[in-house]
Amino acid sequence: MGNSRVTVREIARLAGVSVATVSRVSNGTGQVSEEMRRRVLEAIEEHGYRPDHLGRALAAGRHGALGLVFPGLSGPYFTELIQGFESEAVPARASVHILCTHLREDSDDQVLEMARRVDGIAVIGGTISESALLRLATMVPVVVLAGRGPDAVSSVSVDNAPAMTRLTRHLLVDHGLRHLAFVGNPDGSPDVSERWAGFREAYQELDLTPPAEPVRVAMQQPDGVLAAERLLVGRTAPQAVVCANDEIAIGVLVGALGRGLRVPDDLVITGFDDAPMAALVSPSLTTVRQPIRDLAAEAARQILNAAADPRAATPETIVLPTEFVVRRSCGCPAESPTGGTGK
Amino acid sequence: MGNSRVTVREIARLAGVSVATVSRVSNGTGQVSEEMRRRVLEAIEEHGYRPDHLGRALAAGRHGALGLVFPGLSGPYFTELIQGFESEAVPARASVHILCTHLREDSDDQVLEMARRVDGIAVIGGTISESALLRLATMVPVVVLAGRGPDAVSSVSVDNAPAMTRLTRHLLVDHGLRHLAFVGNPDGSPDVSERWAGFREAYQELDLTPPAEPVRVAMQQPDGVLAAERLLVGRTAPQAVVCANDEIAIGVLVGALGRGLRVPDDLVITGFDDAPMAALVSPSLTTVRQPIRDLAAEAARQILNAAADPRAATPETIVLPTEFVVRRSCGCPAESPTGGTGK
DNA sequence: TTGAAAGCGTTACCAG
DNA sequence: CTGGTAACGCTTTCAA
Repeated sequence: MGNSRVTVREIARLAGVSVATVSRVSNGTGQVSEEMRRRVLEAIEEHGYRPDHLGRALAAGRHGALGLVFPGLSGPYFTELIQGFESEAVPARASVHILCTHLREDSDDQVLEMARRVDGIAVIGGTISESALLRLATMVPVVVLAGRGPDAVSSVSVDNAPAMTRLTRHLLVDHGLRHLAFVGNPDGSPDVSERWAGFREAYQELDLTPPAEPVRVAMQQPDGVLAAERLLVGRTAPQAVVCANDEIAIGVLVGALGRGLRVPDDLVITGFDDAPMAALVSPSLTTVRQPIRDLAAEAARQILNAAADPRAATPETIVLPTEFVVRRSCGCPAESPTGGTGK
Repeated sequence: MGNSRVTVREIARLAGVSVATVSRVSNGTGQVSEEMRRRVLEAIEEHGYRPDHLGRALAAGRHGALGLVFPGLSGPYFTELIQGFESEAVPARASVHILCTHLREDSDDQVLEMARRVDGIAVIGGTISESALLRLATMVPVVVLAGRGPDAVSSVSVDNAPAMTRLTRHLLVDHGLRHLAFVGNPDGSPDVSERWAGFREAYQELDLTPPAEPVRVAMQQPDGVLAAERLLVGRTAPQAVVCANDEIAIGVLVGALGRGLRVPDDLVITGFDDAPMAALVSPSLTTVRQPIRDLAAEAARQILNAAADPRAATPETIVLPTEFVVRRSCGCPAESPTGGTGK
């Protein structure tokens, strides 16, 4: 029950040495004679001593932990993000604290509170207010993940807009479609905002008029089903539904199939992310692959660097490339070799 | 960048009072004259002082944090679990640390390491070894979530076996099916193990011989698609597929539909959890609703209690009830009023 | 190579 | 009601 009560002092007494020596042995720092080291290790072993994290952190002035702030975690995207983040944090001996703001009223406060428990924080774009972000940056190294913050704050994101323009152009030009709908809430996150912009851009390049409004829903499968309900009633149904991510796309697919529509014959559907299910649904999903793990790993690296040497903190803005993945749901006959996202 | 450097001492000096008074004001403990309080609050406000978490935790001997250990997080089940856990932890002013072991080799060590940073830990059943669990219990209050540990360790779970027996009986008796397949890995988690046992129990109650082996896959949608591939080839396809959770079931559904099968006419499919998508797919999924949030909330409550008063620690074993939800995928004509899980 | 002692930032006890 | 001071567990100078 109670926390293990063995302290340095205790071990020092038992081994007949000073606390300084115990500290040196347990950390492997400094020079200790073989004889002393043996005695200390023996005592440590016997009593199962493990240095208390609080004392250590207090003395070192560091927490040995990194924070990761989500709006809420669900779906394969966040799973990947966490794994990528951990892939850098764990080797650096930093534990990862996850905070889900869940759109709570006090999310700004919660993040500020977290800032006092960690050495640096990655915030998913659109999760907290810009002012909170700036205050945060005065307390610990911060990087915006999948979005962009103020200039003073580092960020890591992908080339959402051009990728979505590329995909939309494929529908408009290669498939000759005209009536497309965009599903996703641009106000919900920078990612979606940029994808919506990229979607419109494709129309404008062709001197066509893009839809005035997106279908605003959240980013999970049920939201896609909801969007399908809204879109597929009456004679106003679009020819294609361009979704802000794969989860929504799968939801739309389920909704369309449930209404007896044939995809892609009656309705074209596209996604974004290239989640594991994208290749497994029928028809397989045309989408954009983004390097989610790399994104998070890069963010973790930046934070660790900044935390190690706060004075050398140079705000960086990194944009990672994506890859257009053509499959069946857009109407293409079969999976074709993938190409870059460039024009 | 660097952590904010305002300390109690600083504020005390600026306000012309002692550190004790500053502490009293910032914590609202003890009696402080209006005059002093004003002066202190002014200084705190002006310099943006926020008591350092480490110092506070060290002095209090508590971390103000709870740990949650997952095998890996993905899918709506874990999302709900986290929210339920937070719903109790946050009001108690405890932050939540999440650890995903990802089947790593050193997961036992990682959990032990976490034990030194939190006041209590909830471990999802089947995540770490029993011996690690026992060692853990000597360090902090521990509760097993969705599973059962040694008698000395508290646990919270649901009535998996009877619920699955009820569902299977429905297929066997009400629908007269005989050739059922179970999809899920009983070795992967206590939940699945119990569901597999409950599945077999239904056969035995009717003096029928249950399948000898389940289709062993993980718990996500792609795994369901994989299971469908294995099951739906050749003439050996079962009449019904009983899945360990809804995610698998949706995967199987996608796989079956993709092969041109009609559900439930050609193949019956059932799930477990009653995830949001269960009611939205076509056909809607017959499943078992489990109180995931309550489960996690109860675990958090137990840990908080035990942490508050370690001596009063009484290991509890709580089993929450579930609810059988009949929808379309089992072959029933329409959604019927739900009933309890009892016999 | 070793030990004594000074912090790290906070809270809480005990006199005044 | 207020201030001094001793913890809390650890690391790290600074002397010896």
